Amino acid sequence: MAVDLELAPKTKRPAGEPCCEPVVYPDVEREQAERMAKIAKALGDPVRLQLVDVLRKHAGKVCVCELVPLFDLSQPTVSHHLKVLRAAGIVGSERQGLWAYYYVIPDALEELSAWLS
Amino acid sequence: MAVDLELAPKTKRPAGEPCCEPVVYPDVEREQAERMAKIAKALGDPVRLQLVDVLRKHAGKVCVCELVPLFDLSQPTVSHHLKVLRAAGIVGSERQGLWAYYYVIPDALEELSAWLS
DNA sequence: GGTTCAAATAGATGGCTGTCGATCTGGAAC
DNA sequence: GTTCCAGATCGACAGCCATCTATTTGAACC
Repeated sequence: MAVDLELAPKTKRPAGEPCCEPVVYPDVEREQAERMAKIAKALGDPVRLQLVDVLRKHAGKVCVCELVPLFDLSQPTVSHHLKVLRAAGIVGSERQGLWAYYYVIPDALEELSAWLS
Repeated sequence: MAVDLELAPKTKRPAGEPCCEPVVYPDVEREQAERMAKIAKALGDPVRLQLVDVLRKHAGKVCVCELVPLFDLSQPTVSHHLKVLRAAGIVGSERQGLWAYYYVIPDALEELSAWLS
């Protein structure tokens, strides 16, 4: 977790050839790394990744009752995965009467996508 | 895990308006989702994400002894994270004498990157 | 051989995660 | 009000994960 970036401590290297003199720094700082890792972690499950895929393909909102039968999982488990995605800021939800609809939050994946490119 | 795609079971809907008649399918199939989720999961830790960032910026190989002091973590912990990245196929390693060098495997992130775009 | 050093592995531990069945919530319709 | 249904939440449990210290491996040098 803790990433200590202030001048990487010199590994004392008395004699012999140094293994690698120029110390290297991450261009991506701690906070950005934590933001992107949070997104990546939420996508790090095949079910959640497919959920996001479905929601992205259907630019509008998709009813939970449509999502559940796509997987060989119980309704509470799918609900749990949707909650994880919502906590990561990837999707949003909206109740309409008896049903709940989920949708992808635009730009939620943009930072990670840009870094990967 | 198991994603059952053969004709999503009709949720019986006797009377009243249907919540959502056209059932929706993921365009990303199970195997692709599992491949990409595996990559995303490996990137789902800030330390690993920064490690990949450093390795990507330095197109050549980077010595482990340079990576360890970048983080406020023990050497075995950094070694563990590198092992996770290697198991995911994101990085490769190479020993040279006393030291070990890591490098990013080209195209390892490409599928996920393409899907995110 | 013996010493030294870089890196990997082993083992332990506390915390998180994916899954389930059971229950709760709250809107719709009667 | 009562009933019914969609969805969320709860509680439990097994498995995984990030981290540490201690140890092992293996290459280099004396």
